[in-house]
Amino acid sequence: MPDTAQPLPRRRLPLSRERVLGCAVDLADESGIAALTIRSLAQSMGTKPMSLYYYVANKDEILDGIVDMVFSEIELPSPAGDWREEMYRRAHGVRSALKRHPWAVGLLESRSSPGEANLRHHEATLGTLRAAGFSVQMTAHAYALLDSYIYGFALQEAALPFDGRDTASEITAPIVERFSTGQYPHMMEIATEHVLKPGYDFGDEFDFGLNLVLDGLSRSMR
Amino acid sequence: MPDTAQPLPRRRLPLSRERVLGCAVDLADESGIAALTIRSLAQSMGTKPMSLYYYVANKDEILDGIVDMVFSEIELPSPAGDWREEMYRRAHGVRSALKRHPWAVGLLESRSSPGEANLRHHEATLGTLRAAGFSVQMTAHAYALLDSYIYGFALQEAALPFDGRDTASEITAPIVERFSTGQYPHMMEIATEHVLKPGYDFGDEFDFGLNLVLDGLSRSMR
DNA sequence: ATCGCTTTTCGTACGCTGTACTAAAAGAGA
DNA sequence: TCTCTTTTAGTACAGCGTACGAAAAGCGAT
Repeated sequence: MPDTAQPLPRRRLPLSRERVLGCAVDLADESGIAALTIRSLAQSMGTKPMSLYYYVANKDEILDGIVDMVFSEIELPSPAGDWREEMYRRAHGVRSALKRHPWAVGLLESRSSPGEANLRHHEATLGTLRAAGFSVQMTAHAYALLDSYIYGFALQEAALPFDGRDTASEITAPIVERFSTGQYPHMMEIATEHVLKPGYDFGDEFDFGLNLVLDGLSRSMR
Repeated sequence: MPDTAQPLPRRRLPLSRERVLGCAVDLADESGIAALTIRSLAQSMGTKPMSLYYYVANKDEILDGIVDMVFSEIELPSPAGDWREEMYRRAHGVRSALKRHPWAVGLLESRSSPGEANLRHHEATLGTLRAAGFSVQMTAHAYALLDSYIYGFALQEAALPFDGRDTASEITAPIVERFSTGQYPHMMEIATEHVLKPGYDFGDEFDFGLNLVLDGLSRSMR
């Protein structure tokens, strides 16, 4: 063993702001946002901590940057298409992006200044609503409503102890046991008669609310 | 000046888990969640850092604890009342609690195991919906929808750079200037024709979405 | 090649964090 | 006053973000 093993990188690509942010996203995905430290990020890129500071001013800029990278993954809605369909697709786009990167939801609260991709996303969404004939005020209402629902759903999804598709029952069983005192009969009921049924996926709840919201919006336009 | 000034406490009340969590909430409210450190918390209570560990196992337990304290401030809905009114009041109760303690929203994503107050709140809400005649499945739908909307709204509210009532224009003016390139015409439109109008308060948007959601739910019950 | 200048990388060090371990102090009952 | 339990602290350590300055690498002109 003549050499200590290089951490990951094949041949040490040249650094760049984009590569730093990209690796930061990967690291956060793999190990959680808490494990994303300047030191761990540098190591995953085969560099030293202080080298990163040539491309980013500080860690906050990294956090702002990776949130914006998540937004950049989302396909923009088109003002040319049917607004309802576009809003449906956008909602699913945002949700799936936030599901791929669950740490992003928690970051939204603390990051105040939006990045370019975020702004583009906002702009395209507002444009689609306005093009559909919503008034300025109604567009503001609709936008606040849709984003609240999407972000809130993603927030709940991120807080779930289990990971969607694979057995909710395995994880929730011990939690449910905590309810067996009878203190929480309705939670028990929901758990046993709904959540613990085979094939249950919390993500499936998304469409119910989304359609209800879109129905309401189309009604309030007419 | 014979004595160094005691930080805050009038006469150093006896410590207790409740007092630790209460002071933690106060400190987070005043200085932000980032400023809530074991050391700063101990100092604000007139104690030394390690003394706190007699009442809490670690900092995570403090974070879990203060989230649950926020829930404990929220009045529970009653299964005896009109479900729509109860859900309306609950929604506003949750939102105002999360507005008083904006840091709580960001914490929700990372804390997985809910506390007692949280569970009681869930239970009462589910009970109210079931009592109103919603099926088990419909109750799950309604609950996911309502909570998503409420949490998402609170999340957006917490991320706002300005603080509700007082002038949105002062803060947003420089941001709007960033749009004056014409890249974001619809955001400009919303800003100038809606957000920057005197008396605008993002919080007022809450009722629009909430009523739309409640309308949709009552429709889907019938 | 060699110089000089810009761009990029990194070593060291500082103050902050959570907390493990241990000891001291305070309180309570005999 | 002695003893035992409960409560409070001191010290120390590893890990964090990052300020500062030096080293290295790249590169056009001589």
